[in-house]
Amino acid sequence: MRMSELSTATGVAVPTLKFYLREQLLHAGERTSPNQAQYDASHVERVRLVRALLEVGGLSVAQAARVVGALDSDLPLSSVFGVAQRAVSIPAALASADDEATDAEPAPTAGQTRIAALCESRGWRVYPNNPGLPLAARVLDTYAALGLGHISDTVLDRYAQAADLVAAADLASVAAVDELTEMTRTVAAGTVLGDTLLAGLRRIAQEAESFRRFPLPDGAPAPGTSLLDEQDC
Amino acid sequence: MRMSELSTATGVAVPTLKFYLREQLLHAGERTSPNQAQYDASHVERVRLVRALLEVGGLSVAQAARVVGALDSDLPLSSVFGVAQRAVSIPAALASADDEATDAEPAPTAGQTRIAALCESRGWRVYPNNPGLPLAARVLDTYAALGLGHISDTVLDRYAQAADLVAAADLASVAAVDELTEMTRTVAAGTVLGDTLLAGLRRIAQEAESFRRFPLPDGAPAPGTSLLDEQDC
DNA sequence: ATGAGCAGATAGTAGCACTATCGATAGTGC
DNA sequence: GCACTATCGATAGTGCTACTATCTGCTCAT
Repeated sequence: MRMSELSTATGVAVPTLKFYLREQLLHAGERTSPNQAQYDASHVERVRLVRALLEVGGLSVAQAARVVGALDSDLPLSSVFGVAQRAVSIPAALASADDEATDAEPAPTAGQTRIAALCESRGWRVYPNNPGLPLAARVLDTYAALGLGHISDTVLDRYAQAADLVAAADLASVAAVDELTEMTRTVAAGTVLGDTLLAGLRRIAQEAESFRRFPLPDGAPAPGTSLLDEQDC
Repeated sequence: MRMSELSTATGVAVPTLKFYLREQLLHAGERTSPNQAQYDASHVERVRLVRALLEVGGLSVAQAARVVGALDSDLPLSSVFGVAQRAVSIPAALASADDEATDAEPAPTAGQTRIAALCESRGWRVYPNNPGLPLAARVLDTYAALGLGHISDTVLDRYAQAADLVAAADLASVAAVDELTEMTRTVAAGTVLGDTLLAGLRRIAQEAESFRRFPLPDGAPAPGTSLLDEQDC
């Protein structure tokens, strides 16, 4: 398979594929001569994975490169999990925004303290460099700084319960895979795409719950039950 | 309060504040003369909200502008919810990537069908333009296209259960607010920041669950229970 | 042997989130 | 009154990211 065929097979333009090769998103093809190379099914599935990470997962090219790099070097599964997690960190700005004072360990913020307590109460044992820790703590601190009432313990615990639920499902679905290389791909894709799936479902559940709690005042347009039995008017 | 004071109060540079004024992220101050204006506490809290949306929520300036625009026009609460939801759509690329064939209604994808069935089984009634619908459907379709086994019904249902849990918590915490304008701000902040919080907690829960399922082979570095009783080495 | 295709390199583009500067004014300390 | 700083609005520039275009040798099928 040559590059133009790889391009038509994946729907990605040839210059973009070259760009991906340069950026280490795509492993090089097998050289047949100094300026010819052969690509195969592994390249097709890699390109598809990369597009999924970029488009659906919202990762930057650099983040995606770290994820696929973890797949190529055959790390233990738990490491792939860690790398995938660390590569994502939803808002890219946060990935590096929390380490400003590296020398003097500052006092923990209120959010950090609460998250630590939450881990304690839930029995969550994790490495201190887990990217979720600053992420969650930052949200709590930000919320408090906004001057609206802070996130209550009961709400936070609901979120934690929900996180436990999906994490158990995530791990169960990984454990169901039998082949190792497919397992790592599942971990990478699942970690990244799971965030998006959960966010999407949350939108739906929010709106549904909103209608249950605050019924529409009058005979306003009632929502349908699905997206299929509708046509846009 | 003048612009430079607003700047020091919020930690945002003056040129950036001007930029926010131009981009409708910040409402204009009260004019005292053709080239003087007074700012007040509402501007401080607005800037803080905007920074939270941009930095923690990961929104683009245009998305944040839509959210704060919804706050300014005093829409009913349910509309604020909708606008905040529609402004986010985690990966910005997806917000407009799903409408390519506007004239001919295409056959629904497998993912759309599954999400519709999920809404049915959960009793979720939502508008067909809920942004979560294409988001979730797209994830399912993408996952299937990757060639790994698709997301099982039990996993999907776990995610839906988790979504229900946090949505109920979200609505409950909104209902607990008494003042209306604060309520809308709570909705906006909660919708956007909730995604990030949930993603962070998911990372933590995943790692904790991973250690439960796949204990470390040997006397490898055992994870601590929190981020507080640790120092980086 | 010739024209299309390829690899690698360099350079260019579009969009985004600011950031810098300018000219004309307005308020502040002395 | 007068220097001096600050402000407004406008325009233009910067740095980064994700591509995209072009050019130069090559190589392979016809």
